[in-house]
Amino acid sequence: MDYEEIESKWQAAWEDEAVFEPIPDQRQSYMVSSAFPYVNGPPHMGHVRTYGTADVLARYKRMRGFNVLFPMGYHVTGTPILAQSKRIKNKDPLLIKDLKKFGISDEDIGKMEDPLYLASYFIEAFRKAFRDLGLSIDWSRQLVSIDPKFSKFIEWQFSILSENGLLTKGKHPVGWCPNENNAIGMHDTKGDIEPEIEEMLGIKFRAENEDYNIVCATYRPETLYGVTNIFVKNGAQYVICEVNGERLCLSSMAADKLAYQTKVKVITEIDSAELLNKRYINPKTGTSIPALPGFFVDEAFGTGIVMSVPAHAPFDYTALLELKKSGYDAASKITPIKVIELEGAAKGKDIPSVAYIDVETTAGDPNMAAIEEATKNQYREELRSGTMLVGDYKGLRVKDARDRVWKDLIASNDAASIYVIANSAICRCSFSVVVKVVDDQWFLNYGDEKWKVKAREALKNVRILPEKLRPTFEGALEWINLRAVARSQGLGTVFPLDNTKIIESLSDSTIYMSLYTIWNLISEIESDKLTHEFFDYVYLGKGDAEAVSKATGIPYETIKRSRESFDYWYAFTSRHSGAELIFNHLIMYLFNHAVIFDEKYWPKQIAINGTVLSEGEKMSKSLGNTVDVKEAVGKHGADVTRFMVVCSADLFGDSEYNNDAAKGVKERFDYLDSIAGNLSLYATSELKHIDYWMYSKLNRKIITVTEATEKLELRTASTAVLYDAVIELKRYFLRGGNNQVVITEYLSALSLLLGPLTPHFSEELWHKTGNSTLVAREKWPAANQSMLSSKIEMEEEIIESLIDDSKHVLDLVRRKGTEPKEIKYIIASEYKYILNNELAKDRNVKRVMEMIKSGELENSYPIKFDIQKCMEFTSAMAKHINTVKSVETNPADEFDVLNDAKEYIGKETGCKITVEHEEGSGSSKASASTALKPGIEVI
RNA sequence: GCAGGGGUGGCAGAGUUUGGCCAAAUGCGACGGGCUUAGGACCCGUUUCCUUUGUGGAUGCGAGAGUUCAAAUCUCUCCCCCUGCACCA
Repeated sequence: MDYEEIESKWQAAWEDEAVFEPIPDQRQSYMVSSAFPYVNGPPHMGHVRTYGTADVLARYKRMRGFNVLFPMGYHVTGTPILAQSKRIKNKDPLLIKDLKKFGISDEDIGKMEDPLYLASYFIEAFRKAFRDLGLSIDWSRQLVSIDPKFSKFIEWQFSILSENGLLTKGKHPVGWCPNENNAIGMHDTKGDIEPEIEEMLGIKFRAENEDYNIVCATYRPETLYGVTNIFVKNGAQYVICEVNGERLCLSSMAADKLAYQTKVKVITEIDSAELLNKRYINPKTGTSIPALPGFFVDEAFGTGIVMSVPAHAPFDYTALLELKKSGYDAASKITPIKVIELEGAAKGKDIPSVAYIDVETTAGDPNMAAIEEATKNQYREELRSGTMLVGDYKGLRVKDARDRVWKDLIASNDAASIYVIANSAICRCSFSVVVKVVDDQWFLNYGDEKWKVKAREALKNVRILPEKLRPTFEGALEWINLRAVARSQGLGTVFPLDNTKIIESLSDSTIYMSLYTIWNLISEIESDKLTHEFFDYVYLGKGDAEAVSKATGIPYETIKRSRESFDYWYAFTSRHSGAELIFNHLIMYLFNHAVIFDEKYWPKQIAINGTVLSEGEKMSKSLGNTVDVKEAVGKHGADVTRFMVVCSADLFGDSEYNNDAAKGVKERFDYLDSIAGNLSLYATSELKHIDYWMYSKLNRKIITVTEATEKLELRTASTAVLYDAVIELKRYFLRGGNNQVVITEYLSALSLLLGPLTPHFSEELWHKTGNSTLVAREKWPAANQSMLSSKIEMEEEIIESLIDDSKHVLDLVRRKGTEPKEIKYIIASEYKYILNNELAKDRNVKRVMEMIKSGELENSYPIKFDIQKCMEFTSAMAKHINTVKSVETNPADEFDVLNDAKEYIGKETGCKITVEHEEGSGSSKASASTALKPGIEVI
């Protein structure tokens, strides 16, 4: 098969008939949308997964009789596109190499210094790739998130949010580059690392006889009761500065960083030596403690000063050992103070930290990694199972004590929050990222209780696929609180409440899907005519069309149709994305719909798909195993690519894309195609057993595939529709099936079932089996219940298992040196079937035995029973009572089936086959027969 | 740490809601055989161990304990892995 030819043929056919550009009609609407891609690079397999899954649903629902709209747009707002252009301008060799790999010319790369050119270039790349994949997208509604009309819409959205009191202003810590002086996100750091902001507590220790406090940064204020001394970095520069009217001492580097979080005025520099000469007062216990040099202290982290808790911190303990060893007198006088008791390794130990470190090695030559590990373990265990032994929080679990000490110390002004970057992210300009506390940050208040109530309602109403992710959504819904909504840079819509800011790019894409419903209608309208009145009318039904037309200058007809179009398409929406968007986009999507739209238009379904693996590995640039969509489609064709990426796993599982698997899929297509191409080889005749079996399998398949597709369990669907189909066809032919009508009907139905998954191949198969319409417009097949027969299927299974067993026996006979010629099958007597089914009812051997003895059995069935034989059989069955199952066949059925299959079994076993009933058989194997398992005698 | 999802045979991955037709679908891989000049194509068989004129037994689904006539499936405890944790698309 020439896939390229087939694909372009059918793509052209769909386009000619504008199959995917729907307009509202009498049918029930069904709108499918996927998160629009961010176009700072070419499409990748993740996009294929999400859009491909949405396409399967769109095509399926279309076949189910819905009027389906599947639109798409492009996300351009935010900073990544700007960052990308900037990297090109700076001739970033890595990026340029990547771009070249995708076949982008030097000239185009040069032009990409212009962010808008870069965006438009990749928009085209997406459009082409998605078209080549045969996605049933309505291209007449493409929107771009920096279109002025889009901005008008976003302004309207924010006016509503503002009217509802959901925008608030406040302080907020952000990652910040001290060099470039702006906020830093993942896309702005080396290696695309998200700067990880952590909150520490800076505890103040009064320096004796001085007017300042030193500040120790800690994650564990509850250990304040166990502090024995202070550690400073020998030789580091410290400063005394004024913060909020207080004099505080910390390292010079820490002071610089703190200046981004609060007002810091350096008064004077102070040497570490001087700090080491003083004593300090523990704010909680009032104890006076010395300062010592700590080898592990990092002057750039926290405050550059550490409170030492040797009993509970391996670093502190090790440092003291080190000092003792080098004859440091003050260190020898220190005794660790235990403040937490815990279960496990350290239970009952005077110095718990000893349980976590290997004193011999750590004390000999401090092994930072080992101590780090010990610290992690001790912190974890103490948090989990520790109990406070001393102080105001005695008896409390460490977890609870920590929260309370934290709050108490802040309340009594003995401590304050300090933010740190925990993962030492570096800006692309190679400056370390710091934490800046911004005080004029606008937030969307997702913590607003009235809003949450509505969002909960919206979540209750929406169907989540897969349903097991609902708890994740519920968690996300309760967790989301303040979300910064305006940023100082990036592309996008100007923030209405502060026009020096841009609306953050996830916040401007929460309800944009509703814009698709009217985008084609307003294409000719100038953006400034799109006033709040217009959107109020279209989306909220406020006001009347005539007045809006007068006020805006937009034609009455356009306004009216926009309202109708929105009302029609938004009646049912299905939203698709990867799991990574649950905690931001999808949850914001729910919140925004809940507060802006009438309940009627709330989301009806959300589907979350997994990722795509290559040879079992996650695709990533650093591994160099990413697959270019263009290349994949060129190599394997659209259908195979779609099939692999979209169907090789159920919805939320990770699918696997690799050449071997692609080959397997292609071979099966070819197999189906070759049968469809040779239909004339088969004649039409009366239906045989195997024909009925084929029909039963087909109708069962229709049920399976329908159920699975409804839930987007596409692996299940694809297995049934491709892999199982090939197995069934092969079996059909092997069993002597050759009926043209049956084969044609089977393949025809199969091509319809393949329609959503592999649309081009499906059309091809559909036409080869004698149809002239488009699958894309066809009706989904309905299962014919009357053709389902578990009995016939069971009978086929008997043949298969009988052949298996026979081969086993033949093998054993041959091993003994005789060459078998004939196999005799002895079908069990009817009483065995009856007893089998009686036993299967409740697996109660005693009851059945009673039936036999009391004669009840005789009364219930119209045949004679030999009590002795019945008892023997029943007790034999009792041995594996757990596996007895009821059977639908009877001896006459099995006799016919085996006789009918004689030729086939003979071919498989290489023996002459005879079949007889147990009655009057005389064979030594007759008594071994049971229902579904005839006796086997090899002669 | 918090929240969520998981741990099944060489691998991938069903099965868990509704306990028993589960030594566990299906696919891949490996091995043996057939077909062939040859084969990555196709067909047959094997792929936990034992037993063997078959439809039998033992062990077994992260670890341990429990409920039950019966557990991959239910309960409890523990261990481990993955994802997200915010202004960033």
